[in-house]
Amino acid sequence: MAGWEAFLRAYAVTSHALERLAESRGGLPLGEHFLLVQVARGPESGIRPTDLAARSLLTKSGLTRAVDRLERDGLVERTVCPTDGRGSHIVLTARGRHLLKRSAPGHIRAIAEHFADPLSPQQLAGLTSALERIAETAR
Amino acid sequence: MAGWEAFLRAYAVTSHALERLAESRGGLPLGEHFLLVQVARGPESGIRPTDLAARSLLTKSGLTRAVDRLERDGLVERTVCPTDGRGSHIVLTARGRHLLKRSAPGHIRAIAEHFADPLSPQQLAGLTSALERIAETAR
DNA sequence: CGCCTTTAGTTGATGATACAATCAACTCGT
DNA sequence: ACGAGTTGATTGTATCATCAACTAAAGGCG
Repeated sequence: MAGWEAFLRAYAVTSHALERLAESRGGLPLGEHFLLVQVARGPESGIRPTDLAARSLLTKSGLTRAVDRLERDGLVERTVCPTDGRGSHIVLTARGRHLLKRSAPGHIRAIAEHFADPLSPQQLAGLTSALERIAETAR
Repeated sequence: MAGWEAFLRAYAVTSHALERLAESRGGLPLGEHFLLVQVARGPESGIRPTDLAARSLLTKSGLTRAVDRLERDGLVERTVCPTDGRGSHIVLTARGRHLLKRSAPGHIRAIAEHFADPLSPQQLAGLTSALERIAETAR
């Protein structure tokens, strides 16, 4: 139980801190950054919304709105999928790619500061494998 | 970075799973349960909203609405604080205490299943201390 | 005492997310 | 090649969280 509470607390505290930090440094909000990273990692031709939803821990509906916002802000574009008329491909725009590049260093630094640095390398490795195991099991 | 992603993933997956589990077992939703636990832990005379907000990782405003809902559902009551005319004390009602007792075992079991059981006791201890350290640092 | 500052809590507006229902396009068996 | 059933994505609606502005009570100090 202590572990679980620490988990909740750590999540709340770090995500809040990172959000504030990103904002103060003019970077993208956490969620947007994460989404763009997933898109950037995907194939050149673009990623399918369902895939992106799975990777980004959002529901399909949640993803639709999120992509709506990103598209409104000109960070991504939707293109019709040539092989499936229902589907679409989501690709980064030049602006999206630019902002992601500009935002990334701050995020990495913030994550290091608030998540990795407080731990010894051993602790961090142990933490990571434990978390991976938990994520794996629950799914 | 891998650690951070595992962290996000583990949080999303477990909190979602626990929510579903709680619902299917007729227990209280995660957030409500957590709040009631904090109230129950507090002094007999009731807990101050500001204290509760700090413990529950909500803003004061968020807490006001949360308590509104709990009060609407008859799980807690607000009473005026005798020593401070601005403040209030939040106390469990009989119904609140009852539902909390009924809901607790399921929660504990669910947390064990999805959070603690996948890990060795050693891993769990290491995870807990690492998370506590992270939470401590970021604050 | 009377004024100014701080603190406790609530409220209005806004934004993000989920669930359920929906629409359109694909697949497959006959 | 047609209709049943499935799948990709979006939309309507409700819930919940936040920030900023506000009200009212305390506290401090001349």
